[in-house]
Amino acid sequence: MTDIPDQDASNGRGRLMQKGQQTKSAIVDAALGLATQIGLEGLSIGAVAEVMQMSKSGVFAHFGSREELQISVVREYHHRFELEVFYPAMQETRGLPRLQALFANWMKRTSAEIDSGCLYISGAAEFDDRPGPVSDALASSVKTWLSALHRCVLKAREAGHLAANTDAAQMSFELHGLILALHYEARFLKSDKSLDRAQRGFEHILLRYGAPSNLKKV
Amino acid sequence: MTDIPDQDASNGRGRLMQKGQQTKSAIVDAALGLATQIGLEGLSIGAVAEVMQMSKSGVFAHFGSREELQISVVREYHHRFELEVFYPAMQETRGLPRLQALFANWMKRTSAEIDSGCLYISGAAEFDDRPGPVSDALASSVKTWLSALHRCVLKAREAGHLAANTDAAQMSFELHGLILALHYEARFLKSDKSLDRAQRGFEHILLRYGAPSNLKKV
DNA sequence: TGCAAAATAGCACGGTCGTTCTATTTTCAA
DNA sequence: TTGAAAATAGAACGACCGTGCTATTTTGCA
Repeated sequence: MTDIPDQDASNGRGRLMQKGQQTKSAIVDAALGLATQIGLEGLSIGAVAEVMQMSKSGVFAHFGSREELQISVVREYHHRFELEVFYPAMQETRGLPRLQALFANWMKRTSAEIDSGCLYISGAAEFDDRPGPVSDALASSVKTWLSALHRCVLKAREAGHLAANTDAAQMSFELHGLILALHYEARFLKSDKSLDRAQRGFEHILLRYGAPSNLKKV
Repeated sequence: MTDIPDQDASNGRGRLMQKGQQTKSAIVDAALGLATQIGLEGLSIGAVAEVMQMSKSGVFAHFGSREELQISVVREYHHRFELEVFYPAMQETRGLPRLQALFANWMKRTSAEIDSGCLYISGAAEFDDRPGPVSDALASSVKTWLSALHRCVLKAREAGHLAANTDAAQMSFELHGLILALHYEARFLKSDKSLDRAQRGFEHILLRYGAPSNLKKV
């Protein structure tokens, strides 16, 4: 009868949510957790329903299709990626410190951390031959992030922290490669040295592109 | 390389195969084609049967389980990878030329080529959270290849083509990253510049590890 | 050529999938 | 408090899945 109303009816961005939105948000959370384990393509409404202790149709009604659920998961991942990788690095002063923070956060997000792999990496492998709305949403998120990285490299060059002739796109490509190798060798090959190698690879790249040798150690 | 026994002793050269073995070989071919498109996990016996114009049970009887079919596909991919990447590079003289050939063949095999992605990459993403015989077979193949690469780097260092203090494992990690970035950005993001960037990244890495500046252009 | 053995087909089972439809419960504002 | 709207459950559907079983066809050797 006199239940205390749920005080935590927020989606983390401050706004109050109705019951339905709360549930939908919780479903997306659960679905994201599943997707990072079994993949976006392996994500099934039945599995999500079981985790949520709801009926399949109850889950389904929030999205109207599995595809829409997958897209919601991609959007949620994008949001968390921004929160954990991008925004904190923006606190650092522009130029090399910010680039270092960006890469450090990226590594942290990517490496095993016991659970949950990177959706941008596993999703790319699943959808590189499967065009459609989900692939589009994924590619759009990834491109947003990669171009943010690219801009950060440009700023570091403008600030004089990198050689004036630095090819920002090339450098971004090489940074991306380090992260992908970290993910691959840590998660699939269970190598515990990957994080250290990615960090050293980062330092190598900085040196090649003319960063000052007195790097701030992270 | 090759630590996986060749069990169809008459696959390509000379010897005749019985009908059953021929069919099995053709099935694995078709399955490999499907797996590089839709993934190892998405591979279904029904789909293979349709491509082969056979009944599901006809296909099934050759393997006894879906898992065994998947493992056969992994082995076949391993075999082709050796044939296209490893063996040809062994013709080059030991040291830097061989390492360059190895990487060039690897890039060729990895890049889009219109169809068929890399099973070692897509498979890793699919199975990094799914232990079992298929994951084991995949990891075993990948490790065989990566350790062959590692040995090649060591030989190049011994031959004096790389700096004496070269960390071969670190260098291999960075090379792996370039290939992964190539695969990611070419296949998923449809970037046509990836192959060039991987090549330039390779040259950067060689320079950093003390290769002579008069590199043989590939 | 005959005949055992191998290869293949056909069918059925239980399971999961996404989705649709309808009925029921819960929410929230007037 | 009430009533319309939103949220959820439940059952059913057709499709596909891997797998087992039993015929039937094909193969390759004696």
